[in-house]
Amino acid sequence: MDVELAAGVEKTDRTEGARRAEPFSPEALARELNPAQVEAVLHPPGPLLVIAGAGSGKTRVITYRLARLVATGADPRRLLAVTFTNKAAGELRERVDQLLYGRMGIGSRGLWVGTFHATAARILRQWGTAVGLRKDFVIYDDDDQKRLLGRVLTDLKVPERMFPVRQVLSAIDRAKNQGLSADSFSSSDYFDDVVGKAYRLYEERLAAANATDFGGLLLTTLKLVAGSTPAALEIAQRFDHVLVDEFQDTNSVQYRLVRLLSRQTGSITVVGDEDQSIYRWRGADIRNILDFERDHPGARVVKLEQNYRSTGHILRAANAIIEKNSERRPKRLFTEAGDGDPIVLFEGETERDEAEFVASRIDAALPEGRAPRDFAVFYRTNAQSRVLEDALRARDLPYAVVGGTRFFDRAEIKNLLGYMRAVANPDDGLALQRIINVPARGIGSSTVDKIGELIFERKISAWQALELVGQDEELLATGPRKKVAAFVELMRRLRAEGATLGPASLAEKIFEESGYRDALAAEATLEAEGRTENLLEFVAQMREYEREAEEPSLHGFLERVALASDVDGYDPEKGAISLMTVHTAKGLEFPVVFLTGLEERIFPHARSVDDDSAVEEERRLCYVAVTRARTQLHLSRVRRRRLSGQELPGIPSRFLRDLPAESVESIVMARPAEYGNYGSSEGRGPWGGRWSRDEPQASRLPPGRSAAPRSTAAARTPGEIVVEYDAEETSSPMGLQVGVKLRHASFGVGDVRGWQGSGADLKVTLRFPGTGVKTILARFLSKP
DNA sequence: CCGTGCTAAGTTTTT
DNA sequence: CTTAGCACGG
Repeated sequence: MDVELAAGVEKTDRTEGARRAEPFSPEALARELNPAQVEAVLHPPGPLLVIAGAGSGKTRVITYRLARLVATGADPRRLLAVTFTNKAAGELRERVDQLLYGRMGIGSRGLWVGTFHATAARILRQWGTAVGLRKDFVIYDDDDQKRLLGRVLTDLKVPERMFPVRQVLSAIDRAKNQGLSADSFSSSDYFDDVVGKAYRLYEERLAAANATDFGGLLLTTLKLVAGSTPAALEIAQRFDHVLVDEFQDTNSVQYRLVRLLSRQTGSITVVGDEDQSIYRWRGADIRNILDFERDHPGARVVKLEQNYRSTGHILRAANAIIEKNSERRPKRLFTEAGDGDPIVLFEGETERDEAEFVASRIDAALPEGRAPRDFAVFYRTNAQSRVLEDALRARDLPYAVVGGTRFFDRAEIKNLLGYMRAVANPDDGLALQRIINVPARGIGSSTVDKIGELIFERKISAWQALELVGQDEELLATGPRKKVAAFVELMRRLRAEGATLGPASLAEKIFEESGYRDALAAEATLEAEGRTENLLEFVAQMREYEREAEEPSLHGFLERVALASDVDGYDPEKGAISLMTVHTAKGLEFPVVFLTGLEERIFPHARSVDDDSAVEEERRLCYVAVTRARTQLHLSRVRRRRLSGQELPGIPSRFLRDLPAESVESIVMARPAEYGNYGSSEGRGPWGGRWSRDEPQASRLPPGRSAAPRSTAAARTPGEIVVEYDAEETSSPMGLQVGVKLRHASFGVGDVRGWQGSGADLKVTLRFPGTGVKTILARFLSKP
């Protein structure tokens, strides 16, 4: 057997290679891996396709393969591994390191591990000048993209009605994912004609802003590597081995990129599972898997079909669901584990019941040795998380929503980031526009518009325009001109003083000198306090970054923020129940999983039900969700669901029909006897938990309060309380409807136990379900 | 120019 | 139901 030596021949001689590879010899590997896994690990450099079913030890194979390559002499700095998320990249790096240190006493320093986008960014920072990109370019996220394109469409005088930003942007993105640059974009109809024009101007503006977007990172890198510049040749020879995880979710540009990066040695390993392809809408192309075999004649294909994660019932359900797809090659996972617990299917009346079911189940399992981190609750769309949060919160169960509206998306964070971006890159027009009047400094929209026109007409950068306007007396009235000049001065000062500072210190300086801190302090509202807290938290994150990054820098931090994925925020150490969309759950596993909302038009989603191949993707999504569970899987559906205001009838999802009956145990909630009569209906559900529905009930006003018009302002900060008045009730001395809303929970009036104080501030005593009575400082957002 | 209040609009999944 | 965008009055 010479196979295990092959990887080492390049850098080491035979005996040296054999000695060092000892811990990774076929015999040693056979003790830890199954035969298919061993084959994948030992395959000599050269094209290798690993079809890895869910839970089949894929990560193990990748880790061992990388470690073994290094152990047999490969230079870790010449090894590239591409993962789907930053989190996966970090874990992979760590495991390879552990494996190597533990067995060989050597490390894997310099190993290139990252997402496609992070890898592309890294390549462009180093070699991007060859394609006209400056080293200090910034990355625009989708929000920036939208705003920039909106501006472009306005300048092109394109009617918004016929060409919504959203649609034009997705057309541009689609083109980019397929490798079409603005120049090569050809139009076949009127819509494409407009898209093409917009695309070109959009790219022009991006370049002027010294920025690129997600698709641009990949496309520009491809262009760079495919070229014949010295840089292109250098990069093409840069890596001896390339490995791609989640290959089924790569798009055309990504595939072409890895082909080019690996063409020198031909050592390319791709790992994927067509049944887990869930990003077709983002340009992913399952055909890449088929093309791989075509493009690499003689490629070895290894199938991993033994599942080590889930129990028999769960795996049978997963197989039953995925087998209905026609666009797939046959594959069947098996396990040697026992049947385990049957799958629990809950059928309830409303989404509240569903949430209550989830919460009560978890609550009941905790005393029996389960920790909160063992549980995950999945849903198809982010909007479904709210009720679930309410139910968990009501029971004081620790939970964390992974992804969704991100911390970085909050206005105050974006403002601070806007400053930092403008400091890092003076040409970032969007960033400048965002912060030019934050805090309010008297530069209104008309001034901003004038500057915008100037940029357009004279084809100058945003910063040049600002400088110009601040000096030239012709362009603006004295008042605004002085204000702009002061802003220009502020930015100059920040840039000069911030040049040597780390991100955290720079952020603090910005917070201070921009007047943002003072402005928030002056507001003196709970909301402003919350914003300040968020900003301080953000600065703390920067400090954390400075501690752990290899070479912390402002650009590095901004890049990390731009390329952060939703799941990167998942930290099992938090010890919380995890809530996330099914997409975010990909790649994770949990002992106990709840998959909610199994109704037609929810899962599968309404946007997919009319299209067979879209339904197949939903089915794969369902398969992904089900295969996340290790020992317990709960599925749930309800008979009516309120979604964005209106109530929809809940029809059982088609996926439920595919479940093997013998693996499922149903819990069906009886229809309440008094259908539609809420009020104080409270009782015991069939699963033993408490369930209740409370609609606001009539109650008396605190003494001394008079009637007021109805107000429904929403609370914006935790701890803030909104008290609602209902004008219709004012004539009745029996009282006003009073409901209390916290940020995440509503309280019926029955829960309001007392009041203290008068005026805008008062203390309200509330009964929290399950946790007793608490007194909270309340504030009327609208004046009584 | 700023803040408030209203209306209208949208609502899958995300690097 | 929520949010974003807009018109109006200060």
